Amino acid sequence: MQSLLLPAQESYLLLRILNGSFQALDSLKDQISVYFAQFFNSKSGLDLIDSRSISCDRNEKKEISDGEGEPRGAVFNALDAMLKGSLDRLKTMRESISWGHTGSSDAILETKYSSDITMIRALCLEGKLGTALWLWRTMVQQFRIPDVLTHNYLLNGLCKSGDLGRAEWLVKEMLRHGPSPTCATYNTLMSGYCLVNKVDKALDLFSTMADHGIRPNRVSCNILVHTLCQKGLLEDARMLLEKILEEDGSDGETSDLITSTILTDGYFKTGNMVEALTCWNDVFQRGIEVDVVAYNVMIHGFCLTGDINLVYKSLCEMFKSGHLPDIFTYNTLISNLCKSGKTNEACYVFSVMPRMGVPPDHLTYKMIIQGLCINGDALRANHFLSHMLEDSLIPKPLIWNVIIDAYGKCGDVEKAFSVKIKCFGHISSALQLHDEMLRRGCNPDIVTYTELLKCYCMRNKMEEAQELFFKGIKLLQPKVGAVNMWEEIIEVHVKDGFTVFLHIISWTPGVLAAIVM
DNA sequence: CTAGGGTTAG
Repeated sequence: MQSLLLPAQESYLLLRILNGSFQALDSLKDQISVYFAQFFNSKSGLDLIDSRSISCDRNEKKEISDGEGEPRGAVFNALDAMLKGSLDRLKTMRESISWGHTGSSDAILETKYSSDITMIRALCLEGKLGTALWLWRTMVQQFRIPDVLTHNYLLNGLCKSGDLGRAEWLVKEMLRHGPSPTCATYNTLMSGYCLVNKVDKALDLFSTMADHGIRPNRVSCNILVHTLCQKGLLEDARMLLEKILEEDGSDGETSDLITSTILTDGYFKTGNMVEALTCWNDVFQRGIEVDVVAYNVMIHGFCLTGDINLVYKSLCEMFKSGHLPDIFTYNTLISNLCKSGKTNEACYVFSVMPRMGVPPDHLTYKMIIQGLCINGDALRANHFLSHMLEDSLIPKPLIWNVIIDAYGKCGDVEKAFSVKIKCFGHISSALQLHDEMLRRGCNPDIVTYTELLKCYCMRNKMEEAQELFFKGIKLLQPKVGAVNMWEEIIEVHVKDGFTVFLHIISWTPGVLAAIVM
């Protein structure tokens, strides 16, 4: 409880600041400087600058070191740190006071500890690493060291966000001050390396783990095998696996469904169906129980090889073994049906999903709408769009673009005058879609405008095209992509393209820059 | 969901 008490002078200053009793900014500055000098000279027990403290923001850290040559900067940096520290302590104090009457202080500290580590873990899962690290630092400064699990959550968050620099730093911190890294810690860092394509570093870590007294496990192995498979290095993956298993000795743990799934998937994706099936049969021969993911890999594999009968056969086997299809299964199936032009079957499968307790997701809609549009069925695609909106799923620009494009393409196929009139109607539908996008807070992107321009250009409606072009430029805040729109006009209508070019020349420098790029 | 496998692709 001692650390909760505020030194008298500090609290006095703090109170005065909070009460706003300083009359002028200058006097504030002076008092701060004086206080700051006293603070440093007296070397009071405040743990403002802890050796373990890290900066959540790198610039912040840089400022502090830059400030050495500039006393005023240093003063304010230190003041920031001081105020923050004081506020933190006040918060802690207030919390403990409000709980003080209900239980013993040990119980309070324990509750606080577990609520803090729960908070860190939740923040990491939400990807709020800055806040998570801040809370971590706060705890460390109060000598309340989070457990390994929490450290691993932090590490995982850093790795998933691609911040390998801080991930490495965190592991070093753990080695220096504890808690000691576990196998999961090293595995997390390994998969982080793989994520940013530093496979050599991952391999390096794999072979040096033992130096820290941690033996790589099955997960470590799978991480590497998976990465090698992703790169198409199937043979290397297989060799590595064999080598590891050899060194490991036969502790009966040679069969791992996940390893087999990774390899099967890898073989299917590189077009080696024979090896894929060998892998799969191997699993069955060993009597390993197969799970939904493994079935999905098989179903996807047969989709790739075009064996629709084997796809359905696998589905039947899946049902027979008591596994129900999940969202991946349905999406794989729908994707395949759409690609082979069987949109009716795809729509049927779609209708089955909610009844089987698996509601369609963004991907399902995307594939079915795209499939219908490729088939020229803009009307039905639009129907699914409404369905999607009813499901409270906000379509990404791509979906809108695909439908706009489908409307535009109608004119390409049918040339009769009467149909042309109908297509003009579709142009207005396209514009309606565009307006609906804006209304729903979905920003049209460069492709949206390019598609709309195509609609106009195909029908020689160059004035509208130009108008839309400028509208798009304005809304998009010119990017490199603007060149696409520009090219679209030129390509379709060379002569008028020159007129547009003249218009652009007289446009703002920002637009010009975009065009020149 | 402390770490490892599966669905798309303007």
